[in-house]
Amino acid sequence: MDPIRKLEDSRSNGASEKYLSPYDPSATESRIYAAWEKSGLFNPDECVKQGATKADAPAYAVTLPPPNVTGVLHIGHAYEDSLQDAVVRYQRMRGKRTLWVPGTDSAAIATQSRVEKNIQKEEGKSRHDLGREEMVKRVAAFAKESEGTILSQIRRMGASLDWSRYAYTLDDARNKAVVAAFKRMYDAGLIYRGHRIVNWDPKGQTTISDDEIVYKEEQTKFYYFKYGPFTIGTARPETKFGDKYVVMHPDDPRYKEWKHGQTFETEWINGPITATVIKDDSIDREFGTGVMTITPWHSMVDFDIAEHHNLDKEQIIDEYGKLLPIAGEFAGMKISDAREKIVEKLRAKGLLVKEEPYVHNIATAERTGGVIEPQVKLQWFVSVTRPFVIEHSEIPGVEVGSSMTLKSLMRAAVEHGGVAMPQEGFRKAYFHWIDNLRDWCISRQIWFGHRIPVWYGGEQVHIGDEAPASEGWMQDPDVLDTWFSSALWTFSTLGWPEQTDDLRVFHPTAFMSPAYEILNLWVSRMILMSGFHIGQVPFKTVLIHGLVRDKQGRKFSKSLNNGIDPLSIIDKYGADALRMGLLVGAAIGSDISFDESRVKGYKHFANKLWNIARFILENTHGASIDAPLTPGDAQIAAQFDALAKEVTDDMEQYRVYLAAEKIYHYAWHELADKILEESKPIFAADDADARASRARLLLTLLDRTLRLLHPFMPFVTEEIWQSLPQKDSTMLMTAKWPSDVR
RNA sequence: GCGCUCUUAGCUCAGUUGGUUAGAGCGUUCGCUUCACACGCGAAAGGUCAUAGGUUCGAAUCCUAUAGAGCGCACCA
Repeated sequence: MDPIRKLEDSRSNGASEKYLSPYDPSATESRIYAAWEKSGLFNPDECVKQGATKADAPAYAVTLPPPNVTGVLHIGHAYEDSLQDAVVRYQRMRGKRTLWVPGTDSAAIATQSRVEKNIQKEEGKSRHDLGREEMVKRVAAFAKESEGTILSQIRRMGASLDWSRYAYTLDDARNKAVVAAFKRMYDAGLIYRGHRIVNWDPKGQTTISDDEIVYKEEQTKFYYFKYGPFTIGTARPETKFGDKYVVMHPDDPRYKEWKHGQTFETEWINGPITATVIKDDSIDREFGTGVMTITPWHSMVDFDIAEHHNLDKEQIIDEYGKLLPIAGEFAGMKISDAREKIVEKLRAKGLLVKEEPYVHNIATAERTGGVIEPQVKLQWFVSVTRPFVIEHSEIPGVEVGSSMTLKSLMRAAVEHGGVAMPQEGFRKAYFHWIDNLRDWCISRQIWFGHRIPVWYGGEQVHIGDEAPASEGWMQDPDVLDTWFSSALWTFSTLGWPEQTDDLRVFHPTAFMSPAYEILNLWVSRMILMSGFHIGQVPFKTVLIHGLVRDKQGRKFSKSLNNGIDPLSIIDKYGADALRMGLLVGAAIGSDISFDESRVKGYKHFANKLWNIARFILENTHGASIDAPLTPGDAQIAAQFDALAKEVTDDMEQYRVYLAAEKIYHYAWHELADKILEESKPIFAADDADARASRARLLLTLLDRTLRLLHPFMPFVTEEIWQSLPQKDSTMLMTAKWPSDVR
């Protein structure tokens, strides 16, 4: 049979009619996504049931880094979704039992403070006016609404997530996991309650962890005061009321006549005091005068010195940043107002030696912007240095029955390759962070989040989500740091603490690709929790990606008003184009500059593909896919196979950006520019064998190209796939990867 | 202060274990209503790969130094 029919013939064919107008993503994408979702094939169990995947195929799992329910999807999410979906779709086509778990994060402090702000603005009420129960209800309602928006946005990106396994960090199943994790760690002595110095945010009225701090440069003054026979330097005179210890380095020759523990009388801010000399080698002799007084209640460093020498600690500043009665006439003043007045008083007393301009960094709370005031507080902590015996381990370098600390566990998991971190720079940053790690303060004085599962009954303590049967038990009022539940994410989403099939099959997950901002905050804590609770790493490979920036290389931010809504880009160019624009040429780990003109280019590419399909379908109508290939055509087919192999290698190595670029380049500049062009004279000529061969070649190349391109541009490839005269899978999504076809 | 990363065409970036003449997209210029596609086709201009040394038969790639940019950690009273 002659494979070539005239255009008029194919126009009578319904399948070809749609190719007569340019590709229209907006008309296509929602329909295709609905068809995928309806097929159930995002769910690996369903893939097995429908015969698309073998029941004993290897598993491949990824968990979506859960977006916060505080707002809307931004371009950074769009990038993460594109990257993961490309990998997941590739693995699914390779025949793995592929699971991508969706979810969202309650983001406790961020969400609560946002709702608080709204309520304050609209109703003039504080959370205390509403009360705990009402406030939590309001925050949850906001979260619910926001969740709906975010989930529909993720769908529009084409993300092939198994929605039947959707999880929320604050749902009941995750709460069970949190309580179980807390109890296990408490029983192992790794969670404890104690008076410790913490980062107190007076604005947010809560503690925060070291990792939630942002340092900001501040211009201020550095003062030198006479303190008995010494001159001390300070940038914070307002904390100095209670200072009765003067500290210097034991080897400092300038002060060698003074002995540790020696006392002297001196005039100070509010009258005479008795001061004690302390020698401590944490003092930097070069800084200031090499002598300082300490305020253990309000400084991390001072607290450590005081603990070391067993010194008294006294609170000077309250939780709202106001001076306490110890400040005498200054009591009740805000520290910012009091500073100058205190200096004035010391100057009047002749104790001010000199002052000089000074630039230093002050700690502020990432979420609220409040200036951190260290305070000593009774809080819950995860100890990273207490030894425990690990009962179960599949992690290389971690022996069952050996004694470890959480620190050593986190280090070993990466050091011995349990978690591959191929980016050397990030690996170093990870180790550096671990080496400087302090105990993790996990209690937060807010209301939205997992409540600390601890009950107090007089002297007794009970751990659980419900009170014991007897009377008089009170639950701890605080909630857990949001990262506590996030850290369980890879296995809490799979049903832990139950020993589920999902947990057995899909954990450890295959890879995780977070932004480098949360390497410490999240990645390391997942390694901690997963290692301790189930003796596994949370993921085998972690690839840190960069930030998406604007064309000028700036971060997207509200103040610059340079934010880009992924949905408006999708409306304009289609999700396929956005995905390609984000993926191609964006080496994983470096920052990505977002350029709309590039996305536009890939919209054109989608249309190009559309026309490639049109040309091939029109010119090969009725062609036999068994026709023998001429030697020339066989060579072209072999070239494709070589490309497919390269792309496959790239995908195995997570070089998604290269894979996408190569197949793009092939489709446009080989298939369309060369192969299609040289086909025209062949189809016009008289040689029936050559025409048959060429028709078969083109059909095959179209088929294979669609497969190869599908992970990156799922919508347009699926839409064209549906027009193929012969196909071995109803959905391209579950068709075989080219290197696995025959 | 300690550490990490980057510097390639006008712009944004690729360039995998060192190996032909360093690539892409966008932009620019010129020419094309060629019946798959103007969301297109054909062509062109444009680079001492930050700088200076070194290793090597061979360096954008490895090493050292310098300059610039960005980031992380520690923050010191």
